[in-house]
Amino acid sequence: MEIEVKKIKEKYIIAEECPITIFMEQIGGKWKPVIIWILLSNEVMRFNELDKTIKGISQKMLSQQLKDLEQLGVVVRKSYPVIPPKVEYRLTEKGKSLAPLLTGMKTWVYENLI
Amino acid sequence: MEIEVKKIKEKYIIAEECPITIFMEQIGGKWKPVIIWILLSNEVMRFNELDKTIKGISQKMLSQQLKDLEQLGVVVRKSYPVIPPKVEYRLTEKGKSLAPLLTGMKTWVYENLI
DNA sequence: ACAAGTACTTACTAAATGGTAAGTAACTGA
DNA sequence: TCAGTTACTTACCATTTAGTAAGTACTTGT
Repeated sequence: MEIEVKKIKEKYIIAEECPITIFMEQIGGKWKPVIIWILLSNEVMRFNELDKTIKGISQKMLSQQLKDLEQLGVVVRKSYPVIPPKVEYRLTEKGKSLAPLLTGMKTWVYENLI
Repeated sequence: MEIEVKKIKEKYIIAEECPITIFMEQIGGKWKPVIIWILLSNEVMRFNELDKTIKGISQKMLSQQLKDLEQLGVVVRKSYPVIPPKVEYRLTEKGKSLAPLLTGMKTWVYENLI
Protein backbone atom coordinates (compact mmCIF):
# COMPACT_ATOMS: atom_id res chain seq x y z
CA MET A 1 0.00 0.00 0.00
CA GLU A 2 1.59 3.18 -1.20
CA ILE A 3 1.48 6.33 0.80
CA GLU A 4 0.78 9.47 -1.13
CA VAL A 5 1.68 13.05 -0.56
CA LYS A 6 -0.92 15.33 0.95
CA LYS A 7 -1.61 18.50 -0.93
CA ILE A 8 -3.68 20.66 1.32
CA LYS A 9 -3.74 23.71 -0.93
CA GLU A 10 -5.29 21.68 -3.70
CA LYS A 11 -7.73 20.16 -1.23
CA TYR A 12 -6.61 16.63 -2.07
CA ILE A 13 -8.06 14.00 0.14
CA ILE A 14 -5.90 10.99 0.53
CA ALA A 15 -8.25 8.06 0.49
CA GLU A 16 -6.22 6.20 3.06
CA GLU A 17 -6.60 9.06 5.50
CA CYS A 18 -10.24 9.86 4.87
CA PRO A 19 -12.15 8.69 7.95
CA ILE A 20 -15.25 7.90 5.91
CA THR A 21 -13.24 5.63 3.65
CA ILE A 22 -11.66 3.96 6.64
CA PHE A 23 -15.06 3.40 8.19
CA MET A 24 -16.38 1.85 5.03
CA GLU A 25 -13.37 -0.37 4.63
CA GLN A 26 -13.68 -1.63 8.18
CA ILE A 27 -17.37 -2.07 8.76
CA GLY A 28 -18.88 -1.54 5.34
CA GLY A 29 -19.66 -4.21 2.84
CA LYS A 30 -22.54 -6.56 2.39
CA TRP A 31 -22.59 -8.46 5.65
CA LYS A 32 -20.74 -6.74 8.50
CA PRO A 33 -23.30 -4.04 9.22
CA VAL A 34 -26.08 -6.61 9.25
CA ILE A 35 -24.21 -8.88 11.64
CA ILE A 36 -23.65 -5.97 14.01
CA TRP A 37 -27.23 -4.87 13.65
CA ILE A 38 -28.50 -8.28 14.70
CA LEU A 39 -26.10 -8.57 17.58
CA LEU A 40 -27.36 -5.22 18.80
CA SER A 41 -30.77 -6.73 19.42
CA ASN A 42 -29.58 -10.15 20.54
CA GLU A 43 -26.96 -9.93 23.25
CA VAL A 44 -25.53 -13.40 22.57
CA MET A 45 -25.80 -15.53 19.50
CA ARG A 46 -24.40 -18.82 18.32
CA PHE A 47 -23.02 -19.38 14.87
CA ASN A 48 -26.05 -21.27 13.66
CA GLU A 49 -28.41 -18.68 15.01
CA LEU A 50 -26.65 -15.95 13.11
CA ASP A 51 -26.64 -18.13 10.03
CA LYS A 52 -30.38 -18.69 10.23
CA THR A 53 -31.15 -15.11 11.13
CA ILE A 54 -29.24 -13.49 8.32
CA LYS A 55 -31.07 -14.59 5.25
CA GLY A 56 -28.82 -15.38 2.37
CA ILE A 57 -25.45 -15.46 4.06
CA SER A 58 -23.34 -18.56 3.60
CA GLN A 59 -21.38 -20.22 6.37
CA LYS A 60 -18.21 -19.28 4.61
CA MET A 61 -19.11 -15.61 4.55
CA LEU A 62 -20.42 -15.63 8.08
CA SER A 63 -17.29 -17.12 9.59
CA GLN A 64 -15.10 -14.84 7.52
CA GLN A 65 -16.94 -11.70 8.50
CA LEU A 66 -17.09 -12.71 12.16
CA LYS A 67 -13.35 -13.26 12.10
CA ASP A 68 -12.85 -9.79 10.63
CA LEU A 69 -15.11 -8.21 13.22
CA GLU A 70 -13.35 -10.05 16.01
CA GLN A 71 -9.99 -8.77 14.81
CA LEU A 72 -11.42 -5.28 14.65
CA GLY A 73 -12.48 -5.60 18.26
CA VAL A 74 -16.16 -5.18 17.50
CA VAL A 75 -17.20 -8.73 18.31
CA VAL A 76 -16.01 -11.29 20.88
CA ARG A 77 -16.05 -14.98 20.28
CA LYS A 78 -16.39 -17.49 23.08
CA SER A 79 -16.10 -21.15 22.29
CA TYR A 80 -16.97 -24.04 24.58
CA PRO A 81 -15.02 -27.28 24.29
CA VAL A 82 -18.06 -29.47 23.84
CA ILE A 83 -19.34 -31.75 21.17
CA PRO A 84 -21.12 -30.73 19.09
CA PRO A 85 -19.26 -27.44 19.17
CA LYS A 86 -20.76 -24.37 20.76
CA VAL A 87 -19.51 -20.91 19.97
CA GLU A 88 -21.04 -17.68 21.15
CA TYR A 89 -20.69 -14.25 19.63
CA ARG A 90 -21.47 -10.92 21.20
CA LEU A 91 -20.59 -7.29 20.66
CA THR A 92 -17.81 -5.57 22.55
CA GLU A 93 -18.29 -2.04 23.88
CA LYS A 94 -16.69 -0.82 20.68
CA GLY A 95 -19.27 -2.78 18.77
CA LYS A 96 -22.14 -1.48 20.87
CA SER A 97 -20.95 2.06 20.28
CA LEU A 98 -21.98 1.62 16.66
CA ALA A 99 -25.63 1.48 17.68
CA PRO A 100 -26.44 5.16 17.08
CA LEU A 101 -24.87 5.00 13.65
CA LEU A 102 -26.84 1.95 12.63
CA THR A 103 -30.12 3.25 13.96
CA GLY A 104 -29.31 6.48 12.16
CA MET A 105 -29.00 4.55 8.93
CA LYS A 106 -32.28 2.82 9.57
CA THR A 107 -34.02 6.10 10.28
CA TRP A 108 -32.55 7.72 7.21
CA VAL A 109 -33.76 4.86 5.05
CA TYR A 110 -37.26 5.02 6.49
CA GLU A 111 -37.44 8.78 6.06
CA ASN A 112 -35.88 8.97 2.63
CA LEU A 113 -36.20 5.75 0.73
CA ILE A 114 -39.34 3.93 1.76
CA MET B 1 -34.54 -10.06 -7.96
CA GLU B 2 -36.54 -12.74 -6.17
CA ILE B 3 -38.72 -11.97 -3.21
CA GLU B 4 -38.48 -14.37 -0.34
CA VAL B 5 -40.89 -15.42 2.33
CA LYS B 6 -40.66 -13.79 5.73
CA LYS B 7 -40.45 -16.15 8.67
CA ILE B 8 -40.89 -14.06 11.75
CA LYS B 9 -40.93 -16.93 14.22
CA GLU B 10 -37.50 -18.02 13.09
CA LYS B 11 -36.31 -14.45 13.23
CA TYR B 12 -35.30 -14.48 9.60
CA ILE B 13 -34.22 -11.16 8.27
CA ILE B 14 -34.88 -10.69 4.63
CA ALA B 15 -31.88 -8.91 3.28
CA GLU B 16 -33.97 -6.89 0.86
CA GLU B 17 -36.03 -5.53 3.72
CA CYS B 18 -33.23 -4.89 6.18
CA PRO B 19 -32.80 -1.11 6.36
CA ILE B 20 -29.11 -1.41 7.05
CA THR B 21 -28.64 -3.48 3.91
CA ILE B 22 -30.69 -1.00 1.94
CA PHE B 23 -28.60 1.86 3.24
CA MET B 24 -25.39 0.12 2.29
CA GLU B 25 -26.68 -0.73 -1.15
CA GLN B 26 -27.69 2.85 -1.80
CA ILE B 27 -24.95 4.93 -0.31
CA GLY B 28 -22.28 2.40 0.62
CA GLY B 29 -19.36 1.40 -1.52
CA LYS B 30 -15.99 2.85 -2.15
CA TRP B 31 -16.82 6.27 -3.53
CA LYS B 32 -20.34 7.45 -2.74
CA PRO B 33 -19.78 8.27 0.93
CA VAL B 34 -16.62 10.19 0.07
CA ILE B 35 -18.36 12.22 -2.62
CA ILE B 36 -21.12 13.15 -0.18
CA TRP B 37 -18.58 13.91 2.52
CA ILE B 38 -16.79 16.37 0.29
CA LEU B 39 -19.96 18.01 -0.93
CA LEU B 40 -20.91 18.54 2.70
CA SER B 41 -17.98 20.87 3.12
CA ASN B 42 -18.10 22.42 -0.33
CA GLU B 43 -21.56 23.68 -1.21
CA VAL B 44 -20.97 23.59 -4.98
CA MET B 45 -18.40 21.68 -6.93
CA ARG B 46 -17.60 21.16 -10.57
CA PHE B 47 -16.75 17.79 -12.03
CA ASN B 48 -13.06 18.50 -12.28
CA GLU B 49 -12.91 19.83 -8.76
CA LEU B 50 -14.40 16.64 -7.41
CA ASP B 51 -12.03 14.64 -9.56
CA LYS B 52 -9.01 16.49 -8.19
CA THR B 53 -10.26 16.45 -4.63
CA ILE B 54 -10.98 12.77 -4.40
CA LYS B 55 -7.61 11.16 -4.70
CA GLY B 56 -7.62 7.99 -6.71
CA ILE B 57 -11.03 8.18 -8.32
CA SER B 58 -11.21 7.91 -12.08
CA GLN B 59 -13.45 10.06 -14.24
CA LYS B 60 -15.42 6.98 -15.14
CA MET B 61 -16.15 6.13 -11.52
CA LEU B 62 -16.88 9.74 -10.61
CA SER B 63 -19.45 10.24 -13.32
CA GLN B 64 -21.02 6.88 -12.61
CA GLN B 65 -21.33 7.49 -8.89
CA LEU B 66 -22.61 11.03 -9.40
CA LYS B 67 -25.26 9.66 -11.71
CA ASP B 68 -26.30 7.12 -9.07
CA LEU B 69 -26.44 9.78 -6.39
CA GLU B 70 -28.47 12.05 -8.61
CA GLN B 71 -30.97 9.30 -9.27
CA LEU B 72 -31.17 8.66 -5.56
CA GLY B 73 -32.02 12.28 -5.00
CA VAL B 74 -28.96 12.96 -2.90
CA VAL B 75 -27.15 15.16 -5.40
CA VAL B 76 -28.35 17.69 -7.99
CA ARG B 77 -26.57 18.33 -11.21
CA LYS B 78 -26.71 21.64 -12.98
CA SER B 79 -25.10 21.98 -16.36
CA TYR B 80 -24.45 25.20 -18.21
CA PRO B 81 -24.57 25.19 -22.02
CA VAL B 82 -21.12 26.68 -22.47
CA ILE B 83 -17.93 25.56 -24.05
CA PRO B 84 -15.86 24.16 -22.49
CA PRO B 85 -18.65 22.46 -20.52
CA LYS B 86 -19.48 23.52 -16.99
CA VAL B 87 -21.40 21.27 -14.67
CA GLU B 88 -22.08 21.89 -11.00
CA TYR B 89 -22.94 19.38 -8.37
CA ARG B 90 -24.41 20.02 -4.95
CA LEU B 91 -26.26 18.10 -2.28
CA THR B 92 -30.02 18.11 -2.01
CA GLU B 93 -31.70 18.38 1.39
CA LYS B 94 -31.85 14.60 1.40
CA GLY B 95 -28.12 14.57 0.84
CA LYS B 96 -27.45 17.12 3.54
CA SER B 97 -29.49 15.06 5.96
CA LEU B 98 -26.73 12.47 5.79
CA ALA B 99 -24.35 14.83 7.56
CA PRO B 100 -24.87 13.51 11.11
CA LEU B 101 -24.34 9.97 9.91
CA LEU B 102 -21.11 10.78 8.15
CA THR B 103 -19.74 12.85 11.01
CA GLY B 104 -20.74 9.97 13.26
CA MET B 105 -18.63 7.65 11.18
CA LYS B 106 -15.73 10.04 11.35
CA THR B 107 -16.03 10.33 15.10
CA TRP B 108 -16.28 6.58 15.54
CA VAL B 109 -13.15 6.08 13.48
CA TYR B 110 -11.22 8.64 15.47
CA GLU B 111 -12.35 7.20 18.77
CA ASN B 112 -11.94 3.56 17.90
CA LEU B 113 -9.48 3.02 15.13
CA ILE B 114 -6.86 5.72 15.19
C1' DA C 1 -4.00 24.55 -38.22
C1' DC C 2 -3.71 22.96 -33.73
C1' DA C 3 -3.38 22.38 -28.73
C1' DA C 4 -6.10 23.24 -24.60
C1' DG C 5 -9.99 22.89 -21.77
C1' DT C 6 -14.23 20.31 -19.69
C1' DA C 7 -17.20 16.64 -18.85
C1' DC C 8 -17.90 12.98 -20.04
C1' DT C 9 -18.28 7.70 -22.59
C1' DT C 10 -16.47 3.37 -24.37
C1' DA C 11 -13.88 -0.80 -24.55
C1' DC C 12 -11.05 -3.70 -22.38
C1' DT C 13 -8.80 -5.76 -18.41
C1' DA C 14 -7.82 -6.87 -13.55
C1' DA C 15 -9.00 -7.54 -8.98
C1' DA C 16 -12.08 -8.14 -5.33
C1' DT C 17 -16.09 -10.18 -3.70
C1' DG C 18 -19.37 -13.59 -3.11
C1' DG C 19 -21.69 -18.17 -4.00
C1' DT C 20 -21.94 -23.47 -4.06
C1' DA C 21 -20.98 -27.66 -2.62
C1' DA C 22 -18.52 -30.72 -0.29
C1' DG C 23 -15.54 -32.10 3.44
C1' DT C 24 -13.97 -32.41 8.50
C1' DA C 25 -13.90 -33.53 13.50
C1' DA C 26 -15.81 -35.69 17.36
C1' DC C 27 -19.32 -37.30 20.02
C1' DT C 28 -24.38 -38.73 20.98
C1' DG C 29 -28.51 -41.21 20.60
C1' DA C 30 -31.24 -44.78 17.87
C1' DT D 1 -23.29 -49.03 12.93
C1' DC D 2 -24.82 -44.94 11.36
C1' DA D 3 -27.19 -40.65 10.81
C1' DG D 4 -27.33 -36.17 13.29
C1' DT D 5 -25.25 -32.13 15.31
C1' DT D 6 -22.22 -27.82 15.12
C1' DA D 7 -18.85 -24.78 13.57
C1' DC D 8 -16.31 -24.39 10.65
C1' DT D 9 -12.63 -24.86 6.08
C1' DT D 10 -11.44 -25.76 1.29
C1' DA D 11 -11.63 -25.64 -3.59
C1' DC D 12 -13.61 -23.96 -7.37
C1' DC D 13 -16.38 -20.85 -10.06
C1' DA D 14 -19.37 -16.71 -11.14
C1' DT D 15 -20.32 -12.13 -10.60
C1' DT D 16 -19.46 -7.60 -9.42
C1' DT D 17 -16.68 -3.82 -9.04
C1' DA D 18 -12.98 -1.03 -10.29
C1' DG D 19 -8.93 0.55 -13.02
C1' DT D 20 -6.60 2.10 -17.57
C1' DA D 21 -6.43 4.24 -21.56
C1' DA D 22 -8.28 6.20 -25.24
C1' DG D 23 -11.85 8.69 -27.61
C1' DT D 24 -15.56 12.48 -28.28
C1' DA D 25 -17.60 17.12 -28.74
C1' DC D 26 -17.18 21.92 -29.27
C1' DT D 27 -15.06 26.33 -28.96
C1' DT D 28 -11.32 29.59 -27.76
C1' DG D 29 -6.78 31.26 -27.98
C1' DT D 30 -2.05 31.09 -30.58
